[in-house]
Amino acid sequence: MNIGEAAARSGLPAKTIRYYEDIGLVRPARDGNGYRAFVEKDIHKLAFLARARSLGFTVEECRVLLALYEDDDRASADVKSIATEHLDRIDRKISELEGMRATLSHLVERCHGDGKPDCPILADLAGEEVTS
Amino acid sequence: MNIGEAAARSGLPAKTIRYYEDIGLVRPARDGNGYRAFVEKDIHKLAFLARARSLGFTVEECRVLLALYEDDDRASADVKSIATEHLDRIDRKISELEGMRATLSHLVERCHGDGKPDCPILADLAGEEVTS
DNA sequence: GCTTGACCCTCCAGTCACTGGAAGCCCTAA
DNA sequence: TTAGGGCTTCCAGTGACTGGAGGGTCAAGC
Repeated sequence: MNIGEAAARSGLPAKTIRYYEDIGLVRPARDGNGYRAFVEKDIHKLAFLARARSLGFTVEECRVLLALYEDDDRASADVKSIATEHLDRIDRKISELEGMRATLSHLVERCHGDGKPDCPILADLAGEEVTS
Repeated sequence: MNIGEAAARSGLPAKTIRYYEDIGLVRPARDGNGYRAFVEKDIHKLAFLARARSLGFTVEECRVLLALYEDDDRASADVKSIATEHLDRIDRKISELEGMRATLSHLVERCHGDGKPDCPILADLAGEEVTS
């Protein structure tokens, strides 16, 4: 199976698959003509990676998760600890974004958005106190 | 005023200030010895940038916001439209993260996290259906 | 006058996870 | 035989810094 079909079946762009090979996440065989030759197991790995990435794991975490997946003697505690850490990271990011949203939406509400220069958004950025 | 004090007063690392000069966001004067010489207005600009960045605006948006701030004939509508777009971006990002969090926390709850290999998190990543 | 240490300078490389593009080979169908 | 599409490698760029090397400058203390 060539890279085009592997891309279609795994949901990853061909470029990304090549990149994953570069960094050693997958090692597809090669045909006589130099083309990558993917087998079912490769597709399975790629789909695993696609799913893990879509859940926000870093590629290094994906590397570890994949290794655990392929290790029949793994401890689920190792998987859970990676996922829990990532969950914390997500929570922190959400809090940060919600803080931004609170401030910004407050300012946007107060901005007339007309042709005049008066603007509470700029006033806030400039460090001026915006009352109410 | 040297870059060290400018950093302390604006809340930005010296490295970041040099970078902002590189990309043309600020243009501090120079002393005879080649040291950057910051004046109050520079500090004000840097603080503006620090605040805008902390609210998640990209540096290119910061560039535009700063230009609007310095333009007495600006229309607040221009500022508001940038802020509104950014707000939408934040909302999309939060939704994305909340989707990840929902899936992940569901999986983490179901993982025993013990010494055995059985793991619903890996099962999900591998595309197996995880019931309940 | 000299040393020490804290500051400042520039330039280059690395981060993360791709993505775009150039230059060129391979395969199939008309 | 030609045209096209797909495949290959390699290099460069993204955003917003950050770290580090190698070297100049300044003020204080001896």
